Parts: sequence; C-alpha cells; structure tokens
Amino acid sequence: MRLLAIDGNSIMNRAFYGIKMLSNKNGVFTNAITGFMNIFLRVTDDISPDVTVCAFDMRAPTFRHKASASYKANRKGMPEELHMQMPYIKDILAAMGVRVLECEGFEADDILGTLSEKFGSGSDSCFILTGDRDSLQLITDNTTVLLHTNKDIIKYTPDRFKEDYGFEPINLIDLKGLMGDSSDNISGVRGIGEKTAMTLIQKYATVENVYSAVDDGTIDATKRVSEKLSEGREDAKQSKWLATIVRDAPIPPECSYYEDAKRDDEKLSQILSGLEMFRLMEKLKIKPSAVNIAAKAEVRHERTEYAEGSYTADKSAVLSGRSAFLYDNGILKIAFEGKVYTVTDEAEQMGYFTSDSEKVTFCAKPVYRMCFEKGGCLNNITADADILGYLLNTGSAEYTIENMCTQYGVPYYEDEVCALPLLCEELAKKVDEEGMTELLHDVELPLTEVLASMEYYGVRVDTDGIHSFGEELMSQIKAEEQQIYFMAGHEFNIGSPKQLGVVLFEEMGLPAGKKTKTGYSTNADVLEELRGRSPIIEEILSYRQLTKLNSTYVDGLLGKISPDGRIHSVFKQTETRTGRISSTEPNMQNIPVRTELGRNMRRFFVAAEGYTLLDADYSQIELRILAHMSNDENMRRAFIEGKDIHASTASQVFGMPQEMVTPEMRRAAKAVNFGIVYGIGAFSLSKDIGVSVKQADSYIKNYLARFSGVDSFMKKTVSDASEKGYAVTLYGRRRYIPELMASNKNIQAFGRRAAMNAPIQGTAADIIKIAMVRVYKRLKEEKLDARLILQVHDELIIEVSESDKKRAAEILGEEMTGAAKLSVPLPADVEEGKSWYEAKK
DNA sequence: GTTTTCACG
DNA sequence: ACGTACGTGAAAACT
Repeated sequence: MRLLAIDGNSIMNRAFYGIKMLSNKNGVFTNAITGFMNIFLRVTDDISPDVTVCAFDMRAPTFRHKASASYKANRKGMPEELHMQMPYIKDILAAMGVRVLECEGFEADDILGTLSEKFGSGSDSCFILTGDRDSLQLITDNTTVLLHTNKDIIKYTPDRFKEDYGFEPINLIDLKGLMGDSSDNISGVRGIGEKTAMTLIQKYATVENVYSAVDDGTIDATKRVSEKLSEGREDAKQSKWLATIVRDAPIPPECSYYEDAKRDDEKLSQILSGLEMFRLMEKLKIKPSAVNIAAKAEVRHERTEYAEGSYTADKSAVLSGRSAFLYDNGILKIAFEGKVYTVTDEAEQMGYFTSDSEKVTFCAKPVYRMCFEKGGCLNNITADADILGYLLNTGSAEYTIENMCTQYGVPYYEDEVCALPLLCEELAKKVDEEGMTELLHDVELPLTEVLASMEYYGVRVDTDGIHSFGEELMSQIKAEEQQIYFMAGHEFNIGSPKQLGVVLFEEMGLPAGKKTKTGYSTNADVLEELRGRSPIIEEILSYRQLTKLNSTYVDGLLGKISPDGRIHSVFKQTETRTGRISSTEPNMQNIPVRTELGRNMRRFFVAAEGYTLLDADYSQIELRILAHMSNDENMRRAFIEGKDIHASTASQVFGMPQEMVTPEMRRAAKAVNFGIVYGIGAFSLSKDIGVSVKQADSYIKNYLARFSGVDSFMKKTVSDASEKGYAVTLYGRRRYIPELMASNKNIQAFGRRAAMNAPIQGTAADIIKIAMVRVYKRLKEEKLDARLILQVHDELIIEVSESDKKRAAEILGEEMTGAAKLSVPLPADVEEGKSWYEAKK
C-alpha cells in the first residue's frame, strides 16, 4: 500500500506565505487553501497514493507531551488570516476522502512519525509531504519525504539525503542536538553552530559517539570546541530528545480506518462555493447540484421542471409574456413557463429579439452586437445576470450562471437557460435591497446597448499610416540597438531585464538601485536615476519607448484591424472593481498621448470618408466629485469661481496669493491633488515631486488642514467602509474591501487607500456612463448620422457626418455636463478633428 | 502561468 | 524591517 501523509500545518504555512492574499467577498481568506490544494493535487497526481492522511497540530494548553513547558513559545503565533483558513481546509480534505488526524498534545510531525512507522515497512511505502526539514529524520528505504520548498518539491530518499547532509537521516536528531533549532526553540550546545555540528555528526554519527570521543580525549576538534561540548552535555541530550519525532502517537491503528474514507462531492461543492473557489471546483470537476442547493436554508424558490416545447406552437404566448433566453453560436434557447425552446431559424430568432416581450438573459452585449450586425435590434431586456452579479460584487472573479446560482442559493440546471428566471429574480431582489435599482435600470442596463453599438461601429484606422510609422520605428530601433551593443561591448537581449541588469550593474558597474524579487530592477524610474552616469541609459530608455510603440501599438493594432478597415475593441462592463469600463482586443484606453512621439499614434485613428470626430473630456472630474462629496467649502469655491484648481491648491498649501505661485509649486500641488484622490502617502509623494519625505508629509498635513472637509470626508469614508465592508459611490455602487479586515498592516493600508479612492473613481465612472446613455439616446432621437465610438474614462468620442457635426457637438457637451447635478460645475470641453490627434488638442 | 515593464485615466 | 498612490491591458521574457 502506498500512503501519503501530509503535514497540514507546515503545508498551509508554506502556501499562505507563498501566495498573494485572496478572499471571498465576506472577507474569508482563501490563499492558503488555494495553495494547499494546488500542492495537494500536484503531489497526489505524481505519486498516486492508495490512502492519504493529513495531520494537524493540536497543542493542549494544560498538557504537554514534551516536558519543557512552552518549548515552542518562540514560534510565532499564526496570523489571523491563516488561522481562519484552518477549519475550511480540514473540511475540504475530509470531503476529498482524506483522513484528517489531530491528536491532543501532539504535533503534526509526531503523527507523521507514527504513520511512517506503521506503513513504512515490508511492501508498504510511505510518502511524507511537508515543508519542514525536521521530518527528514523519518526517511528510510520505505519512507520518502517530499519536501516542499519555495522553488519546488524535492523527493528525499536516503541517498538524496546522504548526498546533501553527509550522514544518515536518523542522525538529523543528533545534528539538532548539537546545533539546536531556533524556530523550535531548541537550544543545542551553546557555541556550536551549523558548521561544527555538521562536521562532528558526519564523523561520529550520534551525540553519544561524540561524547564518548570527548571522554576518551580522542575527539577530533579544537580545544575550544571540545570545552564547549563538555559544558553543554546536558543541553545536547535534552535537545536531541526534543528534536526526536514521536513514533507512537495515539492514532487509530486499523488500516481500514484510513482506507474507508470516501470523497463526497456534494459536501465539496457546498464548502467550495461558499468560499467562491470556483477554479478549484472546475479542476475537481465538481458541479453545483440542485439537490445540494435545495438542502440549503436560504432557498426561496421551488424548482420548476422544464419540458421541451415547440416554439412554433407556443410563439404567441412567449412573445406576450416574460421569458429568459441565452444565445450562443447561432443557437437561441428560450425558457418560458416551464418549457424550454430551441430556435435555430434566423428569422424566428430576429423576430424574438425585436419583439417587445420582456426578456431576461446573461451577457446581453454580444447579442446586441450580433443583432446590430444583422441590421436588427434587441428590445426590452429587463435583466442581465452578468450585470446583476457584477453590481452585487464588483470583486468577483467571474460571473457565470453556475457560480451565481450556487452563491445565491438558486436551483441550477444543466440547461442553463432554465436557471435564469429564478436567478435574475433573486439577483434583482438583492440589487434592490442594496439600493442599486436606479443604477441598474438607468445606467448599467441601457449602457450594455451603448457599448455593443460602440463595438459594432468601431474606429476607422489608417492602415498604411501605421505601417509606415512602424517602418520608421523599426529603422530607429535597429540603429539604437547597434549603439547599445557598441556601448556595452557586446550583443545581448536588451528586452530582457535579467540580461540588461547584468550589463548595467555588473559589467558596467552602475549602482543598482531597487531590486525585484528575481533580480535587479531596470524600470524607467531606476534608469532615470542613472541618467548622466552613462550615455547608455539614454539609449536604453529611447529603445524601450520605440520597441513599446512598435510591438504593442504598431504590431498590436495592425493585428486587430477588421476587413472593414476599422478596429472593433471589446468594452467590458463587468471587469473593474470600481465600476469603470475596460477595453480589450485591443485596449483602446491606453493609446499613447503623453509624449509627442507616442501621440503620433493617434493620427491613425480617423473618421470615415465624409465624417469627422468629436472628442469631449471632463475637466478635473475626480476633484470636482471630491469637492461635491466632501462638501469642502474651500475646494467648492475654487471650482465655482472657475479657478485653476492646482494653482489654487498651491496658493492654499503654501499660504500665498495665487499670483505668487510658481510653476514648480503648481506642479507640487497637482501631485498632492492626485495623491489625495489615490489615498496619499508621504513616501510616494516625495518620490513623485522630488522632495524629502518630511517635506512631502508637511504638504499633506497642510493640505488636510486647509481642506478640512476633505480630511473628514476621507476619514468617514474609511470608517464607513471598515464598518460595512464596502465603499459606496454617489449613485450607490458598492466596492467590497475585505482587505480592511486583514491583520497585516500593509494589506490594511492598501484597503484604506482603496476605500478612499473607490467612491471618487467610481462616481466618475457612474457619471460618464450616465452621459453615454444620454448621448446615445439623443443621437438616436434626433436621428443624427452620428455614433459614440470610444470611451476613455473621462473622454467620449463620436464619429459624425460633416452635416450633423454641429448638432452632435451640442448634444455631446450638454449631456456630459448635465449628466450629474453636483454642487460645483462639471464642464466638458468639446473639440473636432479628422483624426483623434487633431480632435484632442 | 507568472513577472516585469510600460501605455492610459 | 518593510513597502509605499488608485484603476486598467498587452507584450516579451522567464520559469
């Protein structure tokens, strides 16, 4: 029989520190569980054990198996984020068919020792999975230790051990006897460290042999070492005993007990969906089952059984009622009053989409887009489970019907369309309870159509222009490359941070600043510092800029041009945690603008023949929102009086009339304003504007004293978020911030910054979404030959026929400015041009 | 698949 | 002692 015995505590510990923080929306951390399961699955896959057992520490407060009280006192207490994950991993393992063993007064490795004694002989073999080198003493011909290190899992057989240590595995306890182990609070012999102890054990094997040699006077060591050994005789004995893993812990002796454990998928499904660990569920091929969900107390609905129906026969009933549908790959499925219909006829499908009947669905955007492509439309969508799920928790990894049914306790059907009516009902109810109904109906639902339309129209690009720009870049890159090779004295891959680090910091001897976890950092900040120390730096920065433009933008965009000569980006509505929209394939929201070279890229985004582009952006929308939400009189006045906000801030912070503010001071004030929106820190501000941390700190203090309304608003935002678990925008959109509950202060600090930023960034997102819906509606109402084609967070772009451009520009300006009624003005600046470059001056 | 870098608001 | 502003997406190198 092959037995796998796991040191639960040790592996959880490794996993916890090895994986970044993860948590579900209730603030239950799951990173150690995730890491543990990854390791677990990898190892079971590798060695295919017949039986798996996992041992956990259980230290009784009153009784200690080992004599010295609190002998592990100096091992750090488990952080709360890890501690809270322990009951879950035990439940998961039990449901996986793994016996979970705990023994009062014994540690996990004692249990492993006992198991290896039991199963590590004859034809049986035992594998011990741990992150703790102590357990290497258990290695025998039949017991292999799988040691999990930061890098990989090392298979320790007796040979491998001898290779590494130069003595037998069992003598590890003798080594510890001499050198001790600070993590286990084992003292060892005072004055004997790792080097000496290794040499002695390699020669004498055991503590006893060492002392016989000391007594004989034959000990092969310096006089000093010999003296220390004599003094520490008792310590050595005691330490060896402490380092010895127990092999007779009271655990169930019958093999059948371990063999009988069975996997329970229902149980696993329950635990994992509660933890929102959907990826793991997928890996384990666990489906949320209706039976499982029905057993849950929160279920509010009876499950309706669905029968196959004939759409031709029931069409008029469907079109006069409320139905759910899913459309995928040319196939339309409709669920309606206990029947499910499959419609493949295209004309029938369009008839359904165009009808006024009430429809609920999941992911309406691609359906809108498909309808547009066929010259039709999609009407009366009253719920979209994707959007609903997003509003309820913007932090979730993915919104699938399966996940949401499980999470919100709604019966799930393999034919997913059947789950939609109840799912949407349940989600909409929650959205209403959380005060987001208006946001849903007035903003998010209509926005889906707007985004689909933007994707459908896309942006016209000047393909030839991009090509020749690319060729220019290429020749500059080649020249730059040669220059760099010459300066470095040899060729290398300039794009490899690793190779570049070697060239700069080792070969050329430039001072290495920051380090990343894998080596030298070579990012622009670091290189900027080195400017002037070597001319190569300038060339590398330039090389980086050119290659970035060429690969990400020239090549990237060229690969995304459709046969119609336009780029149809995908705008994602359920992606960001703050409520913003994101753009992919390609990302149209990060087209260069900050440097002149990069900004040239925008010359290639053009209006179609006979059309022109209108570009409008909000000015300082986030600071205006801050002025409104914080109701800070000082800040509001600046906006109401139409002042230059950064200059005005500078005059306040530096205490002087605005005429006296220098450009340098304005720059600093601008950085402070940005910092405030992001949840400021003195360190980063100082780096940003090049003053001392102390100096930066005093700017911030000054600012918060001057703008006390902002100060109290930020404090309240954080305390509300800590109390409720989420931050909220002006329109009620929530962002859950479980990081605020962490005990790690870095994570907590991140949570506070996110809490300060979310209402501002989120409200700005709300407002431009409102503007988009209103602009879309008015362009349609007034039947203008104009369409929204892009959104870049605070900027909207319309493509409009020459004849309608005046009217469209009016609408764009009016609707953006009128999108929100704030207690400060909200101006939007509209410009026109044939290309994006010209339209944004 | 993760890390580093860099483009945008 | 450490890490250090919020929110994104893409490419290339590396593991």
